[in-house]
Amino acid sequence: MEKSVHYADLLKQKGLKSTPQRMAMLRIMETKGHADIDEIYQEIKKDFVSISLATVYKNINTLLDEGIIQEIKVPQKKSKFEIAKYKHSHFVCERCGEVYDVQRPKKLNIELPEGFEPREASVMVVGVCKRCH
Amino acid sequence: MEKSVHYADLLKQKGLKSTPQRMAMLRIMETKGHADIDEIYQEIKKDFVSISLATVYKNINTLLDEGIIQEIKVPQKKSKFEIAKYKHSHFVCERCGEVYDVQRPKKLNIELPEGFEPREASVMVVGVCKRCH
DNA sequence: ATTCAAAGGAAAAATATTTTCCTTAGCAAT
DNA sequence: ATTGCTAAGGAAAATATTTTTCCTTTGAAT
Repeated sequence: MEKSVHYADLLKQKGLKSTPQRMAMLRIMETKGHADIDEIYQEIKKDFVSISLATVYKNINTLLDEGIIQEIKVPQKKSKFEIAKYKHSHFVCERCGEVYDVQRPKKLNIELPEGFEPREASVMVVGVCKRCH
Repeated sequence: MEKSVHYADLLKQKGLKSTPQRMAMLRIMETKGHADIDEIYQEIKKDFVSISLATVYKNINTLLDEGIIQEIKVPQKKSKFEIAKYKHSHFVCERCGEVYDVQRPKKLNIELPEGFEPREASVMVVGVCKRCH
């Protein structure tokens, strides 16, 4: 199954139009894995010279609202966005800033006070990645 | 030991001046536990009617630089700031948005690919807090 | 009390994000 | 293929957020 078809269907399922700009944004996020607003904008401008930054923001928000993408808040830097997928955790390299997906811990032993109901947890590991070692 | 003395000394140790505005910001963060820029600004204006929002930002950055406070990036909402203390994790209530300190997991079982060196990890649990239950 | 750098305040600037308004284009129905 | 409706795009303005500038004030060492 081809990716562009996949995303086109996904968008339609959610009642969104499959526009070239949206498809490009999804492809960029898929290719980069994790990208911030500016990376997406710089990259998409290569194909859509006159695309508006407002369009990028509007699409990011729409895709977030529909759960097609997710925002990752990274310590000390700008948020990155990624295609929503199976649950996982993240590793951010303190040298180069690159964010990597890592498998999440099987069991998270956190003691919560009486009356606190956990629904989910996000784990961000900070360290040095392979390339920066 | 009185708190205000404590902070005054801490500031001096770091080569920072112990100004009334700074002390107030630290007290607010200590009292609230976790506060965002606007909460701090609204609160401090009660005592310093003409304080500038720029002063709040400048102090937040100075205190962050010296490691006296820490930024907590909360999913879907604005960053909160807290007095730096022993390592811990956070719980954020998806109903009221309140952030709570919780003890961090004793052992975090994350499988990292070959060549990735972890230095530390931050865990954010999302759920419903006692008061919102 | 004097001195001097650091910090505060006001305003402006820079940056980031959202909204408006009009045009364009997906896409469903024909 | 054509039509019509509405969502989406683009440009510009508006709003929000954060930083910088510039001048005055003040903490704290002497």
